[in-house]
Amino acid sequence: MDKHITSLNIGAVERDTGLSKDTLRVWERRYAFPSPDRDRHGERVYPIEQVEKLRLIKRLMDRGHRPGKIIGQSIENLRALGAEPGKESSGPVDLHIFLNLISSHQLPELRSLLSQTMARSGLQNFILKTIAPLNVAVGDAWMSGRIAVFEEHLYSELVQNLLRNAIAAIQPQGRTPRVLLTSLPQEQHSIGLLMAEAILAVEGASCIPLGPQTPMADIVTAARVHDADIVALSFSSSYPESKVAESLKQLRLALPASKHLWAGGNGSARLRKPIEGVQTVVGFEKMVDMVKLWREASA
Amino acid sequence: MDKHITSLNIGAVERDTGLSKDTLRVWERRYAFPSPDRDRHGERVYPIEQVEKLRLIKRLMDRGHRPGKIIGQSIENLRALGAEPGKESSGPVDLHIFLNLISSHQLPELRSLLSQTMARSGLQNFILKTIAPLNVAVGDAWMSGRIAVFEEHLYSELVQNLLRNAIAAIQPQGRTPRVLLTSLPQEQHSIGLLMAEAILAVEGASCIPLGPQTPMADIVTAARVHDADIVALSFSSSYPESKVAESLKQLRLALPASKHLWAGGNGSARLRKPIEGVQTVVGFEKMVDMVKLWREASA
DNA sequence: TGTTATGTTTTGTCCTAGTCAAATATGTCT
DNA sequence: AGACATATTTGACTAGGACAAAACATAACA
Repeated sequence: MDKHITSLNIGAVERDTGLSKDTLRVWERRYAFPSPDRDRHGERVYPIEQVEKLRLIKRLMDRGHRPGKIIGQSIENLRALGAEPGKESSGPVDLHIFLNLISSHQLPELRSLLSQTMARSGLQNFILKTIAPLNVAVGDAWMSGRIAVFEEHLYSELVQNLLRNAIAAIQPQGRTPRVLLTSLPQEQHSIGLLMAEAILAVEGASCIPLGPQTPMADIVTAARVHDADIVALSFSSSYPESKVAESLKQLRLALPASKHLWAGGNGSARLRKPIEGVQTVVGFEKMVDMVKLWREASA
Repeated sequence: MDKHITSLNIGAVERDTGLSKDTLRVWERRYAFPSPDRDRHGERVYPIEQVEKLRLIKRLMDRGHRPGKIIGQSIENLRALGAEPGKESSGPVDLHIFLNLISSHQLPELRSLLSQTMARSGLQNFILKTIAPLNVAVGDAWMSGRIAVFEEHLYSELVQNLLRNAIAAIQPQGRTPRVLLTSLPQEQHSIGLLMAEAILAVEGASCIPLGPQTPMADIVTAARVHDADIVALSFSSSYPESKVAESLKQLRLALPASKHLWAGGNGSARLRKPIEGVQTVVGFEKMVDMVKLWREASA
């Protein structure tokens, strides 16, 4: 009964893959991929398989691969590339159980297993040992074709609910440091922010969560009026690498020197040169230490 | 101490305003606005005031204004345009109190007032009578310059927490209809989805919330594997108007006829001609009735 | 061996200026 | 007032060139 969508125009591909129209056209010129058909007006029409390959390429690029090297390879090879490092059974928690529940659409079971795990390990450990590695595992599983986009979405909603509930349960205390949590425009991912918020809440910090995509000028104002001690930004790995350092430098200039500026997420872990006055948070574990350091320094 | 950002390049303006590069360039040609400076490489550099005006124009367009008519007007006129219809004190709940708390950054007070209101009126009424009109009021307040973007963000985070907690508290029951809730790629707004989820949860429906931005093919698959009775999509008013009908038609074809297809949000309220096999949900009140109708029809 | 400087390639974003279909508005006739 | 035809407005698309910044490779030096 399902009639499937078999092709997309360039605008739809841009939205679907996150690759700009300019990039799509220039790849076609340079690498002969994608190679869309044309409709009767000469406009590009991308077959769905090519769009899938583009999505795959995009994720591999977010992990540091370069387009020229991988664009010619087959979908199978690309999938293999993503599953490369032997992370299968690394953590103390067995992620396979979760992955299986996700891919078999057992929503209630998944929900309760996550809740149970959280109750058992405590919020902080739950995030560090379960959610963080599970996010990676889910990304990998998508890459290798084992789980679908909508399954990833559902998982992500579930985790969001869980975290927001947990945070709400802690909320009451309003202690220092006061941390403004957000990300810059074009940064879509918000789970990282939530995870950070949860960890900070447990540490007894007071969060001002602005959600994702706050314009820079607004971050500066918000930090002032809310009297934030720390401005913490999240950059996912799909944040254009070139922009991370630039944005941080700009923001550092715009903020008073008294306010700390933290950069977290996979996108900021890639920074080669440290930026003056900006602290990079590599992994959530380190954030706990950084809060303690801040407290010592400000005492 | 704050050094402010005074200008943006075309890519940043695109992200900030939601207007495509193509549109920005074509407006410059046609209407002589925006009129960016050029850097030494001949690239456009948009002063921040122009970007603000562009944001304003974008929101007015989302409300049905046409660019050619409003692009020449002053910022003051545009702001006035947004505040036009006398909605100030329409509802039974006094929204001013909320707006004041938002603009004076009294986070804890706002949080508890919202909670109290919710407890008093019940979840459904809270959404219908408070949250829905408050969302509009907050949008208006932004438009007329009374509240800032970051204040809007903070409000939005707060509401999201509130709703997710409320939904979690209802969750347990898994009754019919089974409703798949999501939006299409490029649709950013997710509060509408949450509001719908809350209302449906109260009605005893079972939701499969995929969050925003699910590719069409994935919606079709998800509806199948989760055995959804209804697929409900949310379109905000900033969803490109031309795309709403097109997407719905495509999706209607791709879904089995047995599954209902609902379109909600301000974006779908603008549909002039009804689409065969697609039900438009105008306002959340109607959704309650529609659930009842579905139950009668399927009994 | 490790760091720093220099050269080369790769890559994404920006540019102009035109075309066209769809959406919207306006005018005319019934 | 409603239906239809015509005009205008609008945004998305096209091509192919240019260029700076990022990434990589290589050489020089401590």
